[in-house]
Amino acid sequence: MVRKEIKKITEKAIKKFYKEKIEVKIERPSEMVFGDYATNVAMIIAKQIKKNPLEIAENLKFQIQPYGEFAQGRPANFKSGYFDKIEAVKPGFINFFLSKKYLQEQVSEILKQKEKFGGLILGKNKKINIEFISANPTGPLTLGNGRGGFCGDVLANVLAKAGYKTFREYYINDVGEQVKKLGHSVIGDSETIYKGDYIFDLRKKVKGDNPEKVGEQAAKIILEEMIKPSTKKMGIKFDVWFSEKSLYQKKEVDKVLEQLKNKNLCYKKQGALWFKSTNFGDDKDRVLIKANGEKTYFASDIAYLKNKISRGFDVLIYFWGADHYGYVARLKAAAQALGYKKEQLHIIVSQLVRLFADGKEMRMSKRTGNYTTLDELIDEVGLDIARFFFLIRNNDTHLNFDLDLAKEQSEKNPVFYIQYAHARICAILRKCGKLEIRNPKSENLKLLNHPSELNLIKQLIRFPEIIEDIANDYQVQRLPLYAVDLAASFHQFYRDCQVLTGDRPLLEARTGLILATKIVLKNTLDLMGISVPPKM
RNA sequence: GCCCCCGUAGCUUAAUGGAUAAAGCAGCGCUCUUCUAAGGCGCUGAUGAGGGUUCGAUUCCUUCCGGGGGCACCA
Repeated sequence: MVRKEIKKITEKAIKKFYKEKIEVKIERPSEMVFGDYATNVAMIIAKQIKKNPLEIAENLKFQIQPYGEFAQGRPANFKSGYFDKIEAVKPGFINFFLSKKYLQEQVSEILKQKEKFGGLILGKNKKINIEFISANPTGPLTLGNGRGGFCGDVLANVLAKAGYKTFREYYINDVGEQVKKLGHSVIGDSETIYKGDYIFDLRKKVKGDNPEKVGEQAAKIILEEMIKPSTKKMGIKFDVWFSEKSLYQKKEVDKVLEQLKNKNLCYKKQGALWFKSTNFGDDKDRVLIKANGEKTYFASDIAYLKNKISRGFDVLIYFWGADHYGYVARLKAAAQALGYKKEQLHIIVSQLVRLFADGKEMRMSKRTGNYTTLDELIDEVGLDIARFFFLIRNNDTHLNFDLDLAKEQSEKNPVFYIQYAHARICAILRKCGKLEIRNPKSENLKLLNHPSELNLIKQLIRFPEIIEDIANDYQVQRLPLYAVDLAASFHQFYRDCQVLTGDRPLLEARTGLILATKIVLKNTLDLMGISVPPKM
């Protein structure tokens, strides 16, 4: 990855010349005139070493320059000429311009790596547990579940691509208060809470008058007949369906409470057992065992946390909805109390999803039975579009899903735009199928000189960078945004450069380029779980 | 009252503290004797308000104004 190389050689130059250790950040400039990569590091160290930033940039440029194609005495470990030009400009940026030679070589590199292109060894096979959805088995999945569901699934894909061992896990709250309330609802007594149509169906299947038993049976049916099929429909395959009840059966809850007591982190107050979560930054202490003897969900959540770590996971990722925000501090507190490191626990809280239809917001609530389920949405707009719309929004922002727009736009929306690029490539390949070009000669790749060709290659080599960035900050929406950029670069290339020409070497080179583009488009869409049709 | 998220073009949103704030949709034009016009090109149009930090702020701090969520021996 050339970005990594630039970072490395710049850091080396700074260390050697200025004796400063600093992490250099390499960015892609907004304007083409500023090159393909740039760094502001000269301006940053200017303060520390009290020198003119532009002067520093000039100096660093001089240090880095031997890596350019034009250089004479190349260092021994030097692979190939990365740059045509490196420049230092006011107020102190260093801009890097990739060489054509380097770009052209990348095409054969991608063709060689195929679906492995973009794969990294960043994760070093560390085990990551990603828990998402984990909706209570008290009703069908909602749109909010879709957000965490798709993002969690795709993050798992990306982390796997980055070299982690990822496990998708669904935590089933199959015991406790919610299940009892479900039981009451199915029985239809005065404590009824859930009111959807599915409750009436359950009433036919589950008989009895003990709310707990009825609830447990109903929960089992909901899990098997509603939730599991929904996740299948979403294109998600969980590695583990983890039962909360099993934690009680194996006494893991009791054991972890003992552990906390032994650490002197619990106390009794008004008949309840409290955990001193304020010792670890929470704003109030939390109850583990209620005065009536029942254990809270928090208690089993701590046991579950410990269970995950004991299964050898280095990192735990949770996807929660904004309505669970209040829970973050206490779970982090529990993790610290058990002696785990802060970096091991990542809780991603996504803001709520709101659905608009006919210009009006549709309120979703399991309790009133008035909501659109995720299944309905997927039936309505299709899985590809549903996934894309949920993935493209940053988790921090509220997601407004306009049903009419998603349907109306189904002819003109970004998903089709991306898939269309792939379909166009396939169409060309069908026409030149007989030519059997799979590995163009590097001699011929040198013919890729058109700005649209070079620009397309520059997009292609962003792919591993996107994987690296997401693996570091979990911002999944980078992937769909990238897919749009990549498709746009292809469509521009398509306008400017005819692939099927009488010029055989050029034909070979351009076929290589579109084959590489096809690979990267497919890799990107595969990671998002969006289909890649060869024809549209 | 306290805590968190969000206020960017008519709408939905981009932009690891960087260079002329980027797209899509909607609107107005142009573009198929050429590999799929579900494409391409152009025009119109925006950082809620005020302070501060600095070479430089959509981004960080602060006050205010909007919108959403959370503050239980509920999940």
